[in-house]
Amino acid sequence: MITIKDIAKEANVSVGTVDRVLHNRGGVSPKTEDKIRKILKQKKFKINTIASSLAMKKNLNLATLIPQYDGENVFWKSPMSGIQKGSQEVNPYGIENHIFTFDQFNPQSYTDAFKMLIQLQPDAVVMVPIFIKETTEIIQTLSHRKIPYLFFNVDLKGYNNLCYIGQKSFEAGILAGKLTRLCIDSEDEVLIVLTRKNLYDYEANFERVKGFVHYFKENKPETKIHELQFDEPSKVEQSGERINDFLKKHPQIKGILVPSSRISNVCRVIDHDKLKELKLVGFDTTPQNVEALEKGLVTFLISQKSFNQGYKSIKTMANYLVHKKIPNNEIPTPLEIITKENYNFSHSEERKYYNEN
Amino acid sequence: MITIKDIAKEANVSVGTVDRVLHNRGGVSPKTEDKIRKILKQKKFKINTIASSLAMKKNLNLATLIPQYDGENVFWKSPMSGIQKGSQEVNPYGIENHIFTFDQFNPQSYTDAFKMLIQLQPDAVVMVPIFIKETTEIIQTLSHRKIPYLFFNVDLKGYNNLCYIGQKSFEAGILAGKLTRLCIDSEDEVLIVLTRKNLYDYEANFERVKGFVHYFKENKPETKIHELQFDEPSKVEQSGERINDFLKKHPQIKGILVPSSRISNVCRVIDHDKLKELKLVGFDTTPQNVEALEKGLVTFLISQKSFNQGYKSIKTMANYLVHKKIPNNEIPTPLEIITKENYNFSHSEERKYYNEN
DNA sequence: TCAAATTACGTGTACGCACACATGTTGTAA
DNA sequence: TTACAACATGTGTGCGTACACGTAATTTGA
Repeated sequence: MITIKDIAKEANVSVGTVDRVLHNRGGVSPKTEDKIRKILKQKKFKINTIASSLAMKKNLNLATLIPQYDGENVFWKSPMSGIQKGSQEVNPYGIENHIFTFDQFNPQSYTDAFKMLIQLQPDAVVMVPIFIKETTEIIQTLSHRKIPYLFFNVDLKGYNNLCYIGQKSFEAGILAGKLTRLCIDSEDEVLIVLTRKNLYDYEANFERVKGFVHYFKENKPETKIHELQFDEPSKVEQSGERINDFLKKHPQIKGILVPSSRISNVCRVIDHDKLKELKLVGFDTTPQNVEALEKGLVTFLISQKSFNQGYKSIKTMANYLVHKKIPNNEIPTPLEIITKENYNFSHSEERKYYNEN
Repeated sequence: MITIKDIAKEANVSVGTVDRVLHNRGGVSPKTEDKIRKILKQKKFKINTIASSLAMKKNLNLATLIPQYDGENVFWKSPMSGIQKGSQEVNPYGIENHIFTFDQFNPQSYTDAFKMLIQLQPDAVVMVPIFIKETTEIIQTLSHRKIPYLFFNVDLKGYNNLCYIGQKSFEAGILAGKLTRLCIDSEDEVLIVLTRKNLYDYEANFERVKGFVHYFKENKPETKIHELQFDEPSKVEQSGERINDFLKKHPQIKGILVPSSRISNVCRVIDHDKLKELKLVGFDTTPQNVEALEKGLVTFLISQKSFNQGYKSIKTMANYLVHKKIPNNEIPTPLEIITKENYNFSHSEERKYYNEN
């Protein structure tokens, strides 16, 4: 292992000069710089990241704004855990992450949480920008104070955020289309079930549907695509009748897409016998969805690896703060196809995290 | 951030004593130990991994034994890159990895490479145990010298290796079965094409086929499964005739499985018109396979993320050497389902590596 | 009772780098 | 010649830990 000291000795200069060259800090005569650069290249010097990190130890505050999760809305548990794992990892770099949560259905709680957050005077913010109007305000405050911020999971455009980390919804919809089409016969029809017009995921769901429809239009335009919409959230059970009626009326429907993360709710209400002849494609590996998958009720789940989204968000921001490494404006997370047969071999990072904590 | 020093001050002892407690090194009186432990817990002390790593800097040699890749056998490029990325990352910990390659079809080159390797006197070995007989010899040498070793990508049993990192082939075959079944109609038949009876991947291919057959037996026993085998490696082109004849003779064949990583070869030789009505499922995202996928010739590829396998192998071994962290005996890598629609969003780590290097 | 052995703890240094500060060197104008 | 920039380079310290070594305190044994 070749160190700065070795380089310095070889070049007959001090480590300080080598350091100046390494970081383009200036104040070095051209010929010494040349000499040092040559030796650096020749000896293939690489900065020891560990020692470097240790020496650069910052003392920064990070803040995260993310929806709470509970039994009803378990989706956010996964990104939260990713955030926590990321926080643990960047902690030794002198970065402390503070998590602020809010109710995903309550804009007020969103701004309230942000008020708490801003009092901390964070050096950067990682957030899920669920509410459009309120986000505008928040971003004003942040940019006024020159606090960098990145979005994850929810892709709100035009906010000049450092970057977006998450799934591309339209493409996810295309993939869902492909999978559905593969599962059904040539003359079959498909149904899209919109379970909930959430404030937050409306946009994403909409994009997914658009992608789905787009796929069929491009690849099999003759396929008939039906839509059913339920505006009342928790009444899905009572809406079972409506779905089942609809399916009876359209017996050629063989594929169902649920663009939200609530496909398990849908399969719960569909007649069991009918369910057997249907292929269901949904999103996200929530415990309920996975259960339905393993029972064979759901054929495909498309996972967005939300754990990784959280994790990556923290790491990306830390990298930006510590090493001034500017990320791509968009960091798409995988469109991971999950079936009963490969679920056990996915999400290993997340499982590992849960085992260790 | 709370440090060892803080703890020491609080407990009226020196940092050395705290360190002894932290690492159960002994030589501390019970009451001081108690006191220190209490303070540690109360202040939620966490070892700073960076400083720790720097202080623990080892000076170890790692050695990797892996097949070469070339234009013909590009498969091994990916794990090799993973190995290289891992090597870069563990380098600052004072671990130097040395890579030795061999010809995957030549057992002699395997043992020759190992002879070179062992001269280095490595402290640990990461290897792909392709040849059974020769591996037995190699392992004898290694265990005699008490050098720990792990296997990756090829799962040879009964060699007392530290662990195996790679795909579970039988399960991969099951998944392939599921995907194939979803794609074809109820009365269709399927064909398994064994392109090459490689020395090395024979076992893996065989397991995949077993899993595939098992899936149909369990879920759709009436499906007829044909097999075609080509023992001569590079003559696939000439064998095109044989495949096409076979397909003509069995027009009900609609799904094809190629358990090796050479599905692109198969689609090259099949009549173009016939190909359109077939669903092909194969393995590994080699450039050729990906090309076939993007042209729509192949429906599904199952990726084993071999880049990650290589990467993880190095990291796992380094973790074992530095922190004595004993890994699970088996670390299964994902069964990743790749289609034309989601390929762009997978293998991001690998792509990033190539971009940076 | 006293030296030797054992135990309990403190001290100092190394790890490799980043950065602030000190020191040196050259050139230029008064 | 002196004074003083302006630039070039050297020095020292801190980051948090691991570990070898040293030293004091206590115990043991004859």
